[in-house]
Amino acid sequence: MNDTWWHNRFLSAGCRMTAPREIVINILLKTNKHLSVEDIYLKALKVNPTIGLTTIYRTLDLLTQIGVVQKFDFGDRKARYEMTNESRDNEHHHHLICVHCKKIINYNDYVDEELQLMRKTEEALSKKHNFKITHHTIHFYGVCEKCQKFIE
Amino acid sequence: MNDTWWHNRFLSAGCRMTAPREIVINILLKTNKHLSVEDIYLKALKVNPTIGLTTIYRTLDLLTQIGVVQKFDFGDRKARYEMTNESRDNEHHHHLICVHCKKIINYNDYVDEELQLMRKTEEALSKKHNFKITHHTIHFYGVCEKCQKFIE
DNA sequence: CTGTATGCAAACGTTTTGCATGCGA
DNA sequence: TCGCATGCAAAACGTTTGCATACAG
Repeated sequence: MNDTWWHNRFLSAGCRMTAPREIVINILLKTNKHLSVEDIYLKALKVNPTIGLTTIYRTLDLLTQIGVVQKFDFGDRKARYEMTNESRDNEHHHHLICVHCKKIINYNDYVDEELQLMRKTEEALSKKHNFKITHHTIHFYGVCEKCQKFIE
Repeated sequence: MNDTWWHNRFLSAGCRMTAPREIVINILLKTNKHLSVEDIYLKALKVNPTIGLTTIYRTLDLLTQIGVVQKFDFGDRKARYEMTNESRDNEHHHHLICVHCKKIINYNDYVDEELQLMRKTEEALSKKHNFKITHHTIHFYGVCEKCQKFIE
């Protein structure tokens, strides 16, 4: 239990592995959805009813900073979190978002071609702007099947 | 003054062209930055000191809905706005974001290749998920030159 | 004239902060 | 033990809403 890749990141960041942090990580490991803080909080309460919302916020912040999770904002002014790719069956993917109902769909079409292009772009950008690039996101926005019926 | 492309969009959306709306559009036309609501509000106050913050919010919402501007959230929980591409010298581009200082850089390297891939992906996604896709974003996240000095 | 657009103030929901206590290493 | 981590309550922040007034078409 103490030899997971995220455990090691905690240690090298000088952070402690505590019960609330384990709970949050386990919640994120068990889903392939993009959970909001509230989602995570409610699930965490079922495991430990005394856990505080603030702790969830602070844990997610920490996890984001040490690269264990990725933070998203799909436009509904709620942060959403997802484990980074190196964990689980969670292969490289991007997002398709309905601007109307905010539904989010993961996709991984053309990832090979995409990764090739992204690597090339990444290299060019790193050089040109002296950035140390850590990750990228691709979002497609549109209107989903259901919502198309309701719009004009 | 009444024959701009955005003026026409206002009319066909059944909306009135008013002084505050012109002010907001002009502010966005004059910059190539990604302004927050507050940025826009402060600039608007210099033109018309009685303009209300609420009006800025409502105007930006409207402009987003009729496709005159694009709304972004780069992770600092502040909406940011940018004119859509058809205006100005503002060609197709994407964003490079420093996760530390939140600086945002536009880039347009490999846009041709990118657009080709995106069109292909878009088509595949439209078909597979029955989405009507309107636009896409690509964000690269990393640490900028200045901030690298401060991080370990 | 009619109804959309505005500005103010007050409400809202999410996230952050201060502080005393708890607990991991 | 020592200092990071926690939980609570309260504050902060960006944004939204209700309502009376102003103004475009």
